[in-house]
Amino acid sequence: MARTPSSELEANILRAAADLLAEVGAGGLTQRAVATAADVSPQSLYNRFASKHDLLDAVANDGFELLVDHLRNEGGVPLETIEDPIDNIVEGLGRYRRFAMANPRRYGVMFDADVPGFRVSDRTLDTAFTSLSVLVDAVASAMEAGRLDEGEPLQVAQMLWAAAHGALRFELTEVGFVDDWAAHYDSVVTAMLRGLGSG
Amino acid sequence: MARTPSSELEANILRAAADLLAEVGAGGLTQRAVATAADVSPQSLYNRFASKHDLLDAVANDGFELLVDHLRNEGGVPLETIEDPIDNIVEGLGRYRRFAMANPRRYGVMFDADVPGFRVSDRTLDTAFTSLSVLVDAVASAMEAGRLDEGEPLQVAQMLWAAAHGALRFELTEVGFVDDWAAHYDSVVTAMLRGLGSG
DNA sequence: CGGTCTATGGATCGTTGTTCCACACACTGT
DNA sequence: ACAGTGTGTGGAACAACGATCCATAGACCG
Repeated sequence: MARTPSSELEANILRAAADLLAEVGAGGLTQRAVATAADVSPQSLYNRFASKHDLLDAVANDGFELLVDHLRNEGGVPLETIEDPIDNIVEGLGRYRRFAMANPRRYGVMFDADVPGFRVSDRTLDTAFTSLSVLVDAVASAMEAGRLDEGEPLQVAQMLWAAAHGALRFELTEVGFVDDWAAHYDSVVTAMLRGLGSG
Repeated sequence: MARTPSSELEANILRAAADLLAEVGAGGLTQRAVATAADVSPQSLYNRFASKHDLLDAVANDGFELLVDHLRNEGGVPLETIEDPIDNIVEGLGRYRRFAMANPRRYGVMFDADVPGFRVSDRTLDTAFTSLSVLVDAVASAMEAGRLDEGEPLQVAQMLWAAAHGALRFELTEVGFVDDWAAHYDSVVTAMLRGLGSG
């Protein structure tokens, strides 16, 4: 058929891969299906991405960029708008959950090894760090305001990140014995913050 | 070659699958490799397990049974031996982490969707619940002793479970920005317990 | 010991990730 | 506008995978 302009090739592939991932999950995402959905030859995938893992990594990297944007500006409301430092952290973690629920399969590729042998590249890990840094800043502000116990903001943010991620994972895989997952998530966040010296 | 006695078939397959899983991970675990390692014909796998997912589910189920035993009796020390209710919870969660670190790939199959489309069966979820119930009991005891805020023990135990699991996941996949993972894990556990009313 | 059950081994199918190739179109500089 | 180079296309092909089918022969039970 008509040949796809080189300039659009990569973007088309990435968009198709992300769409397919959202539809059928990492399991149903095949190179042939991506190529068909992107209206591109299977070979073109390998001209742009060394392997399926490499493509998934690009999708994950895009996902972290989306996540950063979502954290900073969900619904057009900048996170800085929230004055109270603790509320700021709570809102940030709330945005984190809403992103996961809105993009469950993408989230799975970003954070879980949904595909055997797949692990995110160092470059993507850098992008992931950017998303964590939003939380690190909020934690640092809360510490400066005396609303959290003193500590290393990065370590404390990572603790909150871990707790939130654990709760989300169980919710996404429906493993666990919880009725109201949203309330459960809030409870975990609140308990962590109390344990870290808030209130 | 010599035919495997029927009575040993299933156990041989499960043992081989668990061994292979520990060695090469879920990605390298193929039906043919399991059959070879178990010294069994590929077809026999399908006589006993409907599919690869079914086999993985059995391995996961065995894993939860091992986990329950480990939680209750690590190193021959019954968990009840620890008198202080909070210490009891801390020790229980410590055992949880040591199990994960000793059996990282098995842990991955049990808790993470390491294989696309794989999810643990309801039967295995029941076994998982048994492992959680160890923590539920410890939480209930702590509440009765007035060492934790009042609440629904199952919900509170699930919160601790989620936080611990989140920390472990980042440690196992080496995603995160932490030097001392053991200390990080302890910090998460301690913060959660403080937030839940201990100390 | 005889009859049934079932493990074996081997072929086979469809799908997957990946590679190879000749061809044709798009892009570049002149 | 035009030739030359770069690169996307289409299709075949490979090895490995999960899964199924089959005849045979060995294990199991009364």
